[in-house]
Amino acid sequence: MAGKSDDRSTRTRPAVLGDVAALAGVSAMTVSRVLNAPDRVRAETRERVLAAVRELDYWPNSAARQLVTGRSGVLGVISIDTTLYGPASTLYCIEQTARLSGYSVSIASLSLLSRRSIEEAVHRLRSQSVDGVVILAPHESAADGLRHLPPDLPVVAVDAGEDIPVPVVTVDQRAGAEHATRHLLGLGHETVRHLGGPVNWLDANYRVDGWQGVLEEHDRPVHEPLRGDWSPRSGYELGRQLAADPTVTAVFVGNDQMALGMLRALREAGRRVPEDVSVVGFDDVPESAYYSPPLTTVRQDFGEVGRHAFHLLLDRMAGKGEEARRLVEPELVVRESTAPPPR
Amino acid sequence: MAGKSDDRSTRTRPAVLGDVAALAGVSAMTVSRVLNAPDRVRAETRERVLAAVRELDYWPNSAARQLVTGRSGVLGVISIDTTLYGPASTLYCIEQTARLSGYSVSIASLSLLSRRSIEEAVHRLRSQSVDGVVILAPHESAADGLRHLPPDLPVVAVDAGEDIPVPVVTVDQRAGAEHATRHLLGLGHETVRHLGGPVNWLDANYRVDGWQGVLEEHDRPVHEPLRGDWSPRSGYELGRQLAADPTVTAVFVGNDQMALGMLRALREAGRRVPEDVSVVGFDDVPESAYYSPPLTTVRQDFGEVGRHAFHLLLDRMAGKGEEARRLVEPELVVRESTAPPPR
DNA sequence: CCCCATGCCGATAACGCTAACAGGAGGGAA
DNA sequence: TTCCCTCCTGTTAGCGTTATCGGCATGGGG
Repeated sequence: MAGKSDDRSTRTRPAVLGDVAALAGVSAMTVSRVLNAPDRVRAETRERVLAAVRELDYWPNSAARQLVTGRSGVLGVISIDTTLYGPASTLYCIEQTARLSGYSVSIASLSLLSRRSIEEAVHRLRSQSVDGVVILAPHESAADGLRHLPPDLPVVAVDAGEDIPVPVVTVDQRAGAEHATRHLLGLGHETVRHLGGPVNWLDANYRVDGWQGVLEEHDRPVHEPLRGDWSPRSGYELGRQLAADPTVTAVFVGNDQMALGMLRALREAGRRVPEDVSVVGFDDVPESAYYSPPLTTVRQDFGEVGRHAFHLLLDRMAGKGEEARRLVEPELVVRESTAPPPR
Repeated sequence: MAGKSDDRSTRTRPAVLGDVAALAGVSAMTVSRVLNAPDRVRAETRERVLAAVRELDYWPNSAARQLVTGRSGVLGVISIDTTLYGPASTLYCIEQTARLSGYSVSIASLSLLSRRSIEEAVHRLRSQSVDGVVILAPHESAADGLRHLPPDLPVVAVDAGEDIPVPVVTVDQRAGAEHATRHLLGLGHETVRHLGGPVNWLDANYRVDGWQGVLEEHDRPVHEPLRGDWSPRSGYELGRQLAADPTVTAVFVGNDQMALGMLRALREAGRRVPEDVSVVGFDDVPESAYYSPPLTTVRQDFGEVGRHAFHLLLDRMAGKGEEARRLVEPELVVRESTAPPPR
């Protein structure tokens, strides 16, 4: 165990706390303090320890630390399909924010959100001793799972419904739909059609509510909304139905991808956008500014959602979180796919 | 510590191995064996233990297990910007595949790939005792980091360059570019222009090579490729340059998003696609079939890449991996954005 | 009858770290 | 001087699990 002959070039086993202590000529406890509460150690000693840490390329073993502290510094994120733009962006932001606060994140992607699948994912993460979990739960079907979580696990939900016993952060979908619908009515359209997302998605339903509410408030006819599956394909197929109806002059589409399909259906039917039909999307994906024409849409700030979720979780882990519902305001981005109706 | 009065409804502290042992009337070691090597325990005893496990809702503490075994059942994935379609899809597939084999995955998203940032991420993951790491390393600048990894950590790289001391799995970018270019030449175009990705992206450079190779092979003029940043915006801006040049009849674009911007630039310049100019993209994002017109593009099977990466890593962790370079074949998807040149 | 192999299980000692307390040195107030 | 308080560091005892070894049956062959 003597100094130079024992450094990282000759030793195969990674250095442990004791090695650092020996090299620095202090006790293990002092090394631990240097790492966890530096001010409680005299500056001179601290420097010596840090030098030894560098010399040996020492990295603390988190399993050991976790075993004794009960904390792991790992957060779990449960989500469906992180291939979609929204969840992917939220996840990305949670990870970035968490890292700045010293947390890592472990993911569990599900193919469906049911009580069973959520419980299973929670157990998987929990057996890794995560300190807390964010659940991206945009489906109706997640509610049941969210109501039966282990009571001692800090959890925050994103895009979940109401009457959930955990804090929720979500974009105000209803307000977004209202902005879109008001914008179209404000341009002079008699009424607005809606091509919504799947019925089991909460976001989709809130958007339907917002849209319908504005129409009723203005005494405009409310046509049964069409329901797609978020894919451009469904936007195209359902778009063909709307395109064939000459009374349609304005459509509010549940997301940008379906709006893309819709634009194509309208073009194929010989209806110009925005001269004949106005289209508004939702999300503001990076591509939407380059659709033909550039899409008027409702921007969701997923980054903000991720940051809020993380901070709520932090509060929750500190025990001081209330079961708030935090709404992030969406913003209407007006581009070239909307105009007054043809006369 | 007496049976029924100590079950999960009255106890707050989660059950540990010892609780299960006490309830089942066996030693801790026997419980451990039931969990890790069931055949080494008599069936009758095993059943009694399992009943106790269920009764107490016992979940093993992974930190303790990990501390003694040195294995964690967690894999790390290092990546830049998991918001992009490619990395997001690959990550998703790795996670799905890993889960089926009992592994969890922990992520580390970087904002740039440098030797320093990679080392830092590796250490972060490693201090969580991950059993292995997949690095999504599509940048030139990652090579330096990949050459200086800790020798005892199993690593597999995705989309990395050559001369890397770890196994690499990647789509054959060069072949993809060749398919695209040959397709355009085959339609009768005199030559093909290229709008590529950023110069520090390996994929982008391999695509340039493939494109250039085919042109040279056919003795066609090779114009200096333009370089965008993958965004629709850059596709649009550089597209305007190409659109203004009447000699341009065919363009191979480095990804679908830039191709989208390009399509818009061409439309604005009054050049029809595919009658006046043919465009081929790369990636086959779900939207590309609904662009105007639907985009001919090169499909990359990210799922396949993810699965291969995981299995190579598994081999690597078992110590039997060679430093292979595994190529996944891309596929040309012909849609409506390509046609013979105008006469 | 003994001997050894085999199957099953338990006792003990780690793994690497930190919580909790203990103790010595130094300084200021009584 | 004495006492106490503060600042710094060390000692001890775990955290919950598994590796390792050893022991007690049982059984079959010599």
